[in-house]
Amino acid sequence: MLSEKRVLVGMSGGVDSSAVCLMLIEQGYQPVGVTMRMWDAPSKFSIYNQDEPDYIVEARVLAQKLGFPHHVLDVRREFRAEVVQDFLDEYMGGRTPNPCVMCNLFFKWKYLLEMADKLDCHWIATGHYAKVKEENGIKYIEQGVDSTKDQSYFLWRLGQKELSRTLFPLGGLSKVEVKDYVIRHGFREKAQKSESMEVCFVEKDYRDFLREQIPDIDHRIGEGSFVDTQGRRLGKHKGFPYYTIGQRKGLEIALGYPAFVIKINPQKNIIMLGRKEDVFACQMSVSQVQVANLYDLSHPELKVRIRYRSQPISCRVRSVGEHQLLVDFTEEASAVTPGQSAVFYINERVVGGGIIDNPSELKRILKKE
RNA sequence: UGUCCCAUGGUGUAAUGGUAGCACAGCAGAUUUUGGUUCUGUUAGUCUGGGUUCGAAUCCUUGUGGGACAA
Repeated sequence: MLSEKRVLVGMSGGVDSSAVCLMLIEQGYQPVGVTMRMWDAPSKFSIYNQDEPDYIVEARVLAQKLGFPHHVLDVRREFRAEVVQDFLDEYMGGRTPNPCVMCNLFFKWKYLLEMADKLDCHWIATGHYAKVKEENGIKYIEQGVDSTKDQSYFLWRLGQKELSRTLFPLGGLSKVEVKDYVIRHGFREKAQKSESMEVCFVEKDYRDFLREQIPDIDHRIGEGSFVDTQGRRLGKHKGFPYYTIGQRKGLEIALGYPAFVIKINPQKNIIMLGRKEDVFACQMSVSQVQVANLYDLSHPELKVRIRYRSQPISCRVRSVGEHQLLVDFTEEASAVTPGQSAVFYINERVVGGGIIDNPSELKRILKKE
């Protein structure tokens, strides 16, 4: 039996995970720190020839100060092979991935739970702005109180197994309160550090990252055509992986009105452009669906979020196969993007999610009906 | 070959003798735990030479380039 007092804390070295450690101690838990080394981005090393990224050093220093053990889990190879490879494959297939969604379940929680077992910790905790609530014996993710920081969208893939052992101590706090809390506990410099210490592999522009990781990408794909909604050629583009649905900036084409990417055809390397109103959709199909309680999907207040930090929109869903849903929007939905997560909410609560399909899949379903 | 028309930022256009403006594109910043969106700011132009005029994108003329018609 694992110790209910011991908590494995995923520490990124930043203000959020520091607050988590402080709070857990205050609440009587015994934290054990772990920092996952996933990707060595150059910007994470402030000193030349330093053998560990800054955030690991910072996490270890904090654990020392607070008097609990700290471990480093080097998963660089696995991260490259799973999360980064999936990211690249998705773009090469003309889709727009959510690496954070992939990373959370298939990566962070997987390794955190393994490690928690080894280190005799019943709980794992992270600095995500989200809550875990239980109803009728089912654990649900709920939005964090600070709606501007809410991260529930990225967490939809966590299942009962993960949630039953997860603590999100920051879910009831705002970013400002977290910073105040950390300052009150004598870590002013942590609170003042610039945002985004989170481990992330794309430094600036994901296009540069693609070129770096797939050196022959331009040879493999190359230039293609922009066309209008009638299929007339408008100009040329640099290759479909460099674009995403709803994109306006960087198209380098002057049509007299703002143009948006409305469709990507990776087979023909053709990108369709249109006006703002052409980006709206009324339906989508969603695969890899995961729902804790199927009844939730027929709730009248059901809404779906089709990208991070956008308003959830009202919808009706029906099941069209194993782990596949057809979603009808009852409100305006803009730039439905294949590869992005569709996360279903009832008010604050995440009741499920899935991955948005290519439009061809939607067509196939409609034809079959 | 002849006649006519056109030429303004990167693109499309406005300004009929009086401060060259708009849209799109570009760039920069803000925002941001994916990509995108959004907001703010900003660069940049009268095809060439000559003339008329206080003053020329605008009128006259030379050349260059493009288009239409005629043959």
